Amino acid sequence: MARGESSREKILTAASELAMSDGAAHLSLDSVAARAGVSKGGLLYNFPNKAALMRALVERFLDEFRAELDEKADRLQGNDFAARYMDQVVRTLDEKSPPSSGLLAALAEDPCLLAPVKTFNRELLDRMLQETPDPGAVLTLFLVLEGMRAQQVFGTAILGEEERRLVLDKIASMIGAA
Amino acid sequence: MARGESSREKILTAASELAMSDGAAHLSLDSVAARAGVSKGGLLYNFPNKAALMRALVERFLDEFRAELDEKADRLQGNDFAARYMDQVVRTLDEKSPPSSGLLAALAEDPCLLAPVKTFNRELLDRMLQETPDPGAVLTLFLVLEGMRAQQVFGTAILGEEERRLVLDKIASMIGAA
DNA sequence: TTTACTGTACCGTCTGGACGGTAAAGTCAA
DNA sequence: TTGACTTTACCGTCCAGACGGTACAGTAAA
Repeated sequence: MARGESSREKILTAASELAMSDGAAHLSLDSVAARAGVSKGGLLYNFPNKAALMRALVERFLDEFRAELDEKADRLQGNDFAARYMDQVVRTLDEKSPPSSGLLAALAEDPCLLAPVKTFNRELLDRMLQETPDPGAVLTLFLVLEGMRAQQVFGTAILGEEERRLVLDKIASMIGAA
Repeated sequence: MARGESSREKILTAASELAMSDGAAHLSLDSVAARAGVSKGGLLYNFPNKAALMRALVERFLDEFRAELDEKADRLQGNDFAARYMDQVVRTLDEKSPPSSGLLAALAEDPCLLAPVKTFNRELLDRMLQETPDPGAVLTLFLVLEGMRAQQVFGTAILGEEERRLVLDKIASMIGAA
């Protein structure tokens, strides 16, 4: 059971990493299984077909994001939602192999698979917009973070450490000083 | 000759569109050729192999972007570079089949293919940073636009017309009132 | 006995790419 | 201006290999 959970996770992580390094177009079940240290039969035991794997990649991304956002809500009650969201996205950016890159594989396989991400983002944005007196600041915050995530997923990140801090400070003060 | 140019363009456009609709992982030379109204042999005459096609996709994106940016420079001399850049990106967002989606195909084929985009973006950003007294504003502008483009390429665009205008006005005033 | 796999063998389809052909346009000496 | 030749811009076919997926026998732990 514990092994089963771990196997699923290893497969999902392997798929994300391979999509990132070799290109999503070359993501084959064989290569994922090999990378995950699992046989192809084992992979297909956990995910009956490739589409299921891709769907799981998107779900894991969303689930993890949601879970960590909720967890943050318990710890820091004073913070508003936008600040928590920002904190969360920035944290995922620093990870070596972010679950976000799984989205890339899913997108390449079938663009429709990102529909859940779209609705999730819209709900998130609406929630932030309800709380704020400055919608422009929230929209800016949202798009800046999307831009950062995109640059990471595309492998075209160009901002230096101090530049990133500068932007983040700027938008933090924008939503802080409403 | 004039037909030859057009054939190349048709193929490039077909590839971008297919990457967008069917997923970059399913982009085959056959499907691109069919969509472009060209035989597979004809495709391979214009692009000796798949990698060359993908490289051309990236180059076209960069070339078009550069050309239209330069052209803008001639028409509106008073404008500063950041404003022109913003104008340019926003314009490409409205097109039905944006060349940006070719980047998606290239990324899926081989992440390294986006390296030219990375250096191009860095040069662009540096140029904007040199001109401005407010680096934070320029960085915000840059990332917001990257976020918008990413949402379009990912097919997860969620902003309404008035929301988009709100953000753009906000960042325009940020770089305007330096 | 069930669960969670591994390993192997295999099938049909798709894919990149090589290759040979060809029709039309252009070049150029006689 | 005509015939010989070259170049350009493709077309259509073929093939080896990769791919997704199936089937199934075996195994080790709980």
